[in-house]
Amino acid sequence: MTTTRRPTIADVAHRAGVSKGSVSYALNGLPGVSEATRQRILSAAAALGWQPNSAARALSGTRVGAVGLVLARPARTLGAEIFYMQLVSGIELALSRRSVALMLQVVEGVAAEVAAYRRLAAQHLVDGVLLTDLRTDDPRVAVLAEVALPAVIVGGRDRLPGLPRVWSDDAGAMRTVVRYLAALGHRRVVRVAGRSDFLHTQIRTAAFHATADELGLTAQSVNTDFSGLAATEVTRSVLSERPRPTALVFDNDIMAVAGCGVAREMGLDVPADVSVVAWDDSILCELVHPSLTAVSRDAAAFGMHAAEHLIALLDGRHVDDLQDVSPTLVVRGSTGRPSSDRAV
Amino acid sequence: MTTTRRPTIADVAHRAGVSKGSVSYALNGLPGVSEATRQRILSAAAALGWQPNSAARALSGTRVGAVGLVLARPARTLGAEIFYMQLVSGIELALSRRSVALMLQVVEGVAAEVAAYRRLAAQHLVDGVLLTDLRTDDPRVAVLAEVALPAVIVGGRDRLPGLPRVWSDDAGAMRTVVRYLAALGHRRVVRVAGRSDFLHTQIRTAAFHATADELGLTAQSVNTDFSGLAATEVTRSVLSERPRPTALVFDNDIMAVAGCGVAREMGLDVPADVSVVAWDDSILCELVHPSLTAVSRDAAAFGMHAAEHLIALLDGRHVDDLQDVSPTLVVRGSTGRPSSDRAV
DNA sequence: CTGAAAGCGCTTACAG
DNA sequence: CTGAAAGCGCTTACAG
Repeated sequence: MTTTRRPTIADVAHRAGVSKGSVSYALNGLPGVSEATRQRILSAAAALGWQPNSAARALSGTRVGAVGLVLARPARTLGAEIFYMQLVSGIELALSRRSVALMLQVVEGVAAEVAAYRRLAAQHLVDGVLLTDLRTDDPRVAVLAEVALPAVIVGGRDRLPGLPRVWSDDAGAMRTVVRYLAALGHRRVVRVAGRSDFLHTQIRTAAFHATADELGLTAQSVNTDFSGLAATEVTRSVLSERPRPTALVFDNDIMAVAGCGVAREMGLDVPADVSVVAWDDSILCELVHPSLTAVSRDAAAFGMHAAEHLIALLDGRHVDDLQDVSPTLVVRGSTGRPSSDRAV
Repeated sequence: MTTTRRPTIADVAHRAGVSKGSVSYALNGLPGVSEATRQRILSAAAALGWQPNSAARALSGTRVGAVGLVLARPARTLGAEIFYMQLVSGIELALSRRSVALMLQVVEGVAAEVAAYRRLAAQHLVDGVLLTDLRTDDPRVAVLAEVALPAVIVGGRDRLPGLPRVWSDDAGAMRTVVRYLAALGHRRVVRVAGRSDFLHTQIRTAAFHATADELGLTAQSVNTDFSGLAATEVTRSVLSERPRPTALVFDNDIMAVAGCGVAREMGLDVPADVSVVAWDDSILCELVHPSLTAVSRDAAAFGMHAAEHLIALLDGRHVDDLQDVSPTLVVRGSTGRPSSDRAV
């Protein structure tokens, strides 16, 4: 265990025959040093294997070189876990290219979430943060403003002053889904939605009803906690109504699978008797029988873009809201013409 | 945006009427300050809302207050993503109780993985790290020793000097699985394993064959990349052999589901013609039809224990290898007596 | 274009 | 038990 002392800028300065100040300028690409000197310093740093000490940098008032992500503990729903993991993957990819580290915190409950952001700011652990799953009257927005922590919203709904966001067009995707179902001949559609306080739930629900109204469909939506259990209950109740809806749109993959199970239990065929659409495509949707028609988006790319946006913000560049690639509808085996329609 | 200056120990010292040094001693629970003074300092700190500046602490040579976790980018296998997310959840829970932050890096490829650990050490970004998915001749082990970064292994196989590990008894779980299948009357069993360079794959494969030999079963195992596609091919080939194996043990949930699909495709019933066992239980195993018999472990608890172990190590406490709660076999609908046996 | 110096907020021997 | 001071490795005005 040779604990060789890590080289500092003093070592680099000595080797290059300049002062510490010059080294700092050269290494940070700042003016104030001739090109020849810069090259000499750079090769000295490389030769010594110098790496910046992030603590020293942070203490000198500049960048910490890390950004934070606080996740509410995934509610054991398959979909959420996969989505988060891919989102984090994408975020990391973008950050590591810029040598920025990711400080991850997984917490339970809103209070812990707010406390986490406060701590990240108070201890100067990060330069900025990413915000996901925005809610109605989200307390985090005020806290971030209070502690002056730069942030980028992933998803969200509204244009917030000082809080740029990277979003994808959930409303448009929902319009596509409803139009697709209407084109197949469905007249009674139900949306099994997630938590009503999540803005993305609200966006989808609003688009669902607006499009259904526009097309003259009878639409209904029910909120759940995103769990398979809740979906089971809701589906059972909804499919017992008369006239029975012929298409169900679920807010995640696991609820869709649970819903299919209930339909089968009730002696209904998917898609002959009931069509099923899942939101957030995953391998699960491809694996089950019938495979599930789903709304698909690239979570990793979404995360990458959000991270790049945050870096731009931290660099002092002007950043505006950014619309990411829109989710697409992937048609598989769980949707088709309603049987009543066929009978005609 | 009131950017009030964050209180420092100088402010606390001033308010409590003592020197900065005393504040440091009091706040860190060190001797060298009377109990009365300590209390005065503590309440002054609380009144000012003081929080330690981690950069300053790190620069003074003590703890950074963060540990690192580098994950090889999950190979888009459902099981891995869920397992990692739950592992991270558990790690975080343990760390946050001790106000230690988690530095997460998601990388692709072995080279990037090694580079990530080097960087974490060189920039003094973390006090220690957690190591998962240990492989044969894992290059990370040497690197960690070289950069003198304290680490705890999650899983693993061997007792490594200076690298304590938290592990669960995969071999024992595999023995249980094989004995269970033998008790049902199976005589020809196949293991569809993951990557052969992963130690946990090797452990399970070894236990699989040892137990099968012991019980006089005919056993075979095939390595894959953990993907559903690979499982499809392997299962198709294996189920075409004569005599046909009557039980398959898959190394993750997604491969098990893919395998069931192949069996159905070939006109075989699960479990009447082929029994299927999955490793790493997940909601997926409960959702499919038939539901999957699976080996289940608490990834979150596993992560918690590993994090606690690392903290103990960093505290300078003596830590030994720790055996976590053993995985359990959850019997569901995908396993039963082989039909040939029934016919007897 | 370059050098010397102060300062970031803490910790830690070292004197009293 | 307490105080004054040096030092961690950087950045950044400030002089030359």
